[in-house]
Amino acid sequence: MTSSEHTLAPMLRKLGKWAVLDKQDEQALLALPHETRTIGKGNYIVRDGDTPTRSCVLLSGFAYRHKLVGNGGRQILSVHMSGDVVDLQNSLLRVADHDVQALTEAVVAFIPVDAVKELAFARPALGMAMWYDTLVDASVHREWTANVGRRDARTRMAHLLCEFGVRLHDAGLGSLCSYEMPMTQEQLADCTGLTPVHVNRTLKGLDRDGLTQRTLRSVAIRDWDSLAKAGDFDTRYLHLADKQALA
Amino acid sequence: MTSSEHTLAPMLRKLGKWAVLDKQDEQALLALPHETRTIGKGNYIVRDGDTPTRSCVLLSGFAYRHKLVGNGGRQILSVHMSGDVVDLQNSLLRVADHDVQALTEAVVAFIPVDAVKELAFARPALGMAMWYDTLVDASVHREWTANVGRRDARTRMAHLLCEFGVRLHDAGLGSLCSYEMPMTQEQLADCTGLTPVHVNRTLKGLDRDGLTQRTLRSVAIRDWDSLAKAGDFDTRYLHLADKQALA
DNA sequence: TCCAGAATCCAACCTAGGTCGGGTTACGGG
DNA sequence: CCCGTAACCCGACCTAGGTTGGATTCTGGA
Repeated sequence: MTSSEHTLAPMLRKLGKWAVLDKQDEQALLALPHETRTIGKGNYIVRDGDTPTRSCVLLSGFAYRHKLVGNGGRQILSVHMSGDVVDLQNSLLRVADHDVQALTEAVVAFIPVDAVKELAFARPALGMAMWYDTLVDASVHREWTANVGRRDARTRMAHLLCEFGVRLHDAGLGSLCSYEMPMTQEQLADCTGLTPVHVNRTLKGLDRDGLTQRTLRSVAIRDWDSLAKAGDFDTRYLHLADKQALA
Repeated sequence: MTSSEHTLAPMLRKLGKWAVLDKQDEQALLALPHETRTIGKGNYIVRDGDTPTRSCVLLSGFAYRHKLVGNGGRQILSVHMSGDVVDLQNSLLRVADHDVQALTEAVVAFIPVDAVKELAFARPALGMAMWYDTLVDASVHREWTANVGRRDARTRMAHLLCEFGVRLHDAGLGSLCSYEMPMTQEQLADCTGLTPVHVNRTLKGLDRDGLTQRTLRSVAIRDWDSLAKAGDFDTRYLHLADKQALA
């Protein structure tokens, strides 16, 4: 079995973006004990308050993380796609501080968290790549905080559409300016801190102004530069470029 | 020199919360090469876009991290106090994605990031503690995203006041219900995604209703339970309780 | 094929919080 | 001790986005 056919290949692909991995690193990663499972659309992978003993890698499909607040509102914190190590956060912190839910039907691999820790310190390049992965995740959280805290509705939506384009493209799941996005307007509202009806108004506005062209679940960005400008979007926070070797 | 008198003692205190450290871990941590500097109130420690080669530990005083958005707005992302490793994020990610600024005059220790990485993998308990520290940081980001995205002004402010109480108390810098907080209302506005005038209205409201009693820079919480309820506040996201040994 | 439920879309109206233009108080430096 | 600046505070008014109550279109089973 070559590495590209291996179950955990998407994880290797992802971590390989963050650090230079040698053959032994690759083999060690792919040799991690794991169990794959298919999670139905809308089902929970981790619940707030759980104490998961396994980390979870998304092999196909989409998932998202969210929090519920006291008044019944929900804030989506991030959206994940193939290769994302969706739950190093909750499993390493021991007690989950948010929910993780399948957005579409998804195939995930569960890896015992102890095996993950052991590997991280046995093979520093892999450990650094995993640490780095959680740091980038935090960087995205920061951008989202700024997005919901300090940008108006149109800017927020445009920003989100740009982020999806870049990340899907980077993960090899679509082109920058044309992709399938399996989210309802209600879910987009929970990403941006808006209401579903205002998301609708805002999306219509972007379409009307020729920045985007949506059909039901697909987005075509007609003018990337204008949309990026309207969304105050700069890819820097995704840290896509800066791979590093361990010192 | 005993460890409690050592320059880096606040960092040891903080990391010791996250993992069980033995004597050798402690000595190795305190032996990290570093240079201390005093940063004047309002001065920048790291700027968005920099490529810092040193990480930074806050030894005394306060600092905060923030992002500027296109329309001139500013979103404060977190507030830091003695012992906080303020900038593992930016230095490990190589190119900073946000600013770090001194809130008061502050004494910081700069540690070469290569030395930090080397130590993290040479001594797994310390490495895990540092990783954990960055994960808790991300958890706070998530809570703040939910705070600005899905809670109303009064709830946001109450939540923030509760967080400060708990964290200052935990850091040994004040009691849960009575502390000095060196932030202006403008800065509180940038934490909560509100305007300064609405922060003023909201704080007045909490005072009027007997939940808090403020003088200029000090906060007394008159009724913790009510304030925590009003702020939809649960300490869980701070992960204060769950120390762990490395497997 | 048809039907039920979910998602989208729409217009009229409302309100939390923003904006504007002040006045007042605290405080560090000379 | 005084003065200039920064922070706090206040009321009148405005608007981005929320709320309500629909009509319409998709979609996946039976």
